[in-house]
Amino acid sequence: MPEQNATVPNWLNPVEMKAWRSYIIASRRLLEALDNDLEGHDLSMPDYEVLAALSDAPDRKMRMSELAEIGLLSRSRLSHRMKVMEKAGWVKREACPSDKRGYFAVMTPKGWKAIVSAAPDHVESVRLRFLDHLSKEDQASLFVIFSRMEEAFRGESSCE
Amino acid sequence: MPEQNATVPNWLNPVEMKAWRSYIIASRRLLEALDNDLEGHDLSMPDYEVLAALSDAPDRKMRMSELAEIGLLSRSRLSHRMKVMEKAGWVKREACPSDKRGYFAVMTPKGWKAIVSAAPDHVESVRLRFLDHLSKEDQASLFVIFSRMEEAFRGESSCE
DNA sequence: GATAAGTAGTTGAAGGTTCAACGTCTTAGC
DNA sequence: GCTAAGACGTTGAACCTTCAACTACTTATC
Repeated sequence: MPEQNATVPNWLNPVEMKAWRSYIIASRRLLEALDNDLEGHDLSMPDYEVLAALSDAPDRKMRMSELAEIGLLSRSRLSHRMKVMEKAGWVKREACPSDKRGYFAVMTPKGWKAIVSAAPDHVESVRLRFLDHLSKEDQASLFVIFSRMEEAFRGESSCE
Repeated sequence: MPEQNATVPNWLNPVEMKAWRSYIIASRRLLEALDNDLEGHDLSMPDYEVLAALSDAPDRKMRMSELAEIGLLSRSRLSHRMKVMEKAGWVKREACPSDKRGYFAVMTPKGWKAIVSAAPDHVESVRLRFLDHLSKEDQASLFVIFSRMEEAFRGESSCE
């Protein structure tokens, strides 16, 4: 974290500024658009991601804390969100026998139906809004860049 | 927006998946980190952007709607936010003489002091978290990619 | 110049997120 | 085995955002 830098500020030059502005604007619009595209399925992005993570897990169930980590959600947020999703009938909670503090989030058949119906559209939407703007080489270099960024954030806890 | 595609879904291949996942994760962490870095100045990203936009405007004032557009905020959100920022003493509102429906958001001296004190740290933070991971060529190609994306979103109203 | 349609901005309510505090259980150290 | 420290997950309150409705004004149309 930047603390007092006694030196004169190193303002962004035009190229840096353009890269930064275009990135920040497009990335917000992207998130917005993906969310909107999902609206037809009565899902928000966080809900979709929770369901997607569960659908890949063995028995379609997963410990709350693991789910929170994968979905980049705080424990508290997941907990609140689960209450809503449980009411919607997509998931339920199940006590963990081996650790009595813990719970599993378990996907219900209704949740499975919801994700199966939403997934093709969502993937299509990710293509349309994101991947289609990238050549094969772009994809590869974006991966390198953002993995590097992601790596740098590792250890900064966040989400809690 | 993806509607019924009668064909079999075109799932993401591994390269696409990696590009997408790394992007989505890093971009969220980036937003989080920038926000955290600003905390020391008692500012959130949206507040910072509002102040930054005002500080570039002639007389450091700007019509509410224009400010909303630049800051990618809905009118309603800006209105609510302004109430808070006004209470904090960073901005005030001023009736527009030529259009009696309208208002100007005007930056106060206190607001100016806040942005002047936060800006160097924020720029440093943008470098540290984003630009430093990019070579000159990366910056240029990111700009191309995200401008293209941004362009594609144009006309999708949103923020309203 | 009267009316209809549209724009600027605000509001309150509903819903979502964060934050700190808590109860419960597990683990490590002695 | 007792105790202290830590981890799991939830909760309520505060805060923030969204949404639809609204007032006030402007613009276009006839």
